[in-house]
Amino acid sequence: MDSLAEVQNKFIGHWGTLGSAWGVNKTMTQIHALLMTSPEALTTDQIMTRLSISRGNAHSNVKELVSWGIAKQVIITGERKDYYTAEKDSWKLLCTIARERKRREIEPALDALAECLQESKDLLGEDSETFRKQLTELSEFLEMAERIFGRLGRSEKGKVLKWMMKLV
Amino acid sequence: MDSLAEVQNKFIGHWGTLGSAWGVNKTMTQIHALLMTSPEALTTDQIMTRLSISRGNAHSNVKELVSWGIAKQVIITGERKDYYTAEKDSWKLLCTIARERKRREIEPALDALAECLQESKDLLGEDSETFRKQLTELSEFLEMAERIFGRLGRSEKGKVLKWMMKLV
DNA sequence: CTGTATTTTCAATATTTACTGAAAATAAAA
DNA sequence: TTTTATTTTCAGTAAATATTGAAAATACAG
Repeated sequence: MDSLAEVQNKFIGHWGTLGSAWGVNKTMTQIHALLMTSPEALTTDQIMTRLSISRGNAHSNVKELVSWGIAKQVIITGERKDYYTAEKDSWKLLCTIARERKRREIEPALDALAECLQESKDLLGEDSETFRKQLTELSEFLEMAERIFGRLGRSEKGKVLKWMMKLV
Repeated sequence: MDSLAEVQNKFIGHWGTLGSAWGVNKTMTQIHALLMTSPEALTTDQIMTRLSISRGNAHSNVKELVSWGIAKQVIITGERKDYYTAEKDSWKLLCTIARERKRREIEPALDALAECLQESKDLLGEDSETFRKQLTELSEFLEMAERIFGRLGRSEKGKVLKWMMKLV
């Protein structure tokens, strides 16, 4: 039988792998996994020790998690050190990620597509036609994604599950 | 005014950036962008030239696209070289990606969670309790994702748009 | 079969990305 | 203020990932 720390390490490793596949820094995902499965908020020192990483690494990835809204600082009266926790509700996590991905990726992509469409609008020939048609189609697709992510990002805690249920 | 090739390069660059953010090799996404916006199928040599990349790089990334089901080889009678195209319908692309991500990432993640849950099932204490509770919650969440991705992956061409419309 | 075109592989290399650790900056206590 | 704890920064380094290019393998034509 394994100890909790061992199983938790295993989980942290798997969560890190999943994160990498979706373009997220592995350490960031691992810290998230650790915070998410810990009953109490943790300090940078605890995170460093637990994951065997440097202070700088722990620091910057915690800050990155906070900038995504996935982790937050917790004030503990009487304590000098900063404590951090992560949201434990997966549906809230989904909303947070949707909100950030929309802002950081979908919106800029749509702007870029619009720019390309604008610049290609007077070009002649079959190739240009194909190009414009494809970009238009893609824009419509991304606009729908933008709307869905937008709605997800604004969703109330309890509503998301019900909303997603529609799909199954 | 820019030439088509210039605007297309711009688009290819942007699409590559978007891919990177989602954990996909940049060249792979760029080849996809090129194929998607070209009216005709292209050879490896054309891809190499157009993107200024080596044969090995073009080759492996084209194969990777094919393994994801995002690009496919086209037989052109009388031609020795292999030609490749990409699906132009974004909704079909979405289905394909959903199918592959489910298979490659969600399912293994669920297996991993189940394993961690199994190994932690007899551990005592508040920490273990929190850990199990969190993993159970996450599993339920991922199971829902699995179902949604599964359904998406099996969707018919015309149905996806309508289905997604429910969400907006 | 022989020669040529094409694809595939992969060791070497380059590039990108992540991480460390120590110094500087900041904040709080004495 | 001075001292001590804590956070933040960042140049240097390490690790991971992507890319090249040439050789080997394969496929095809004559």
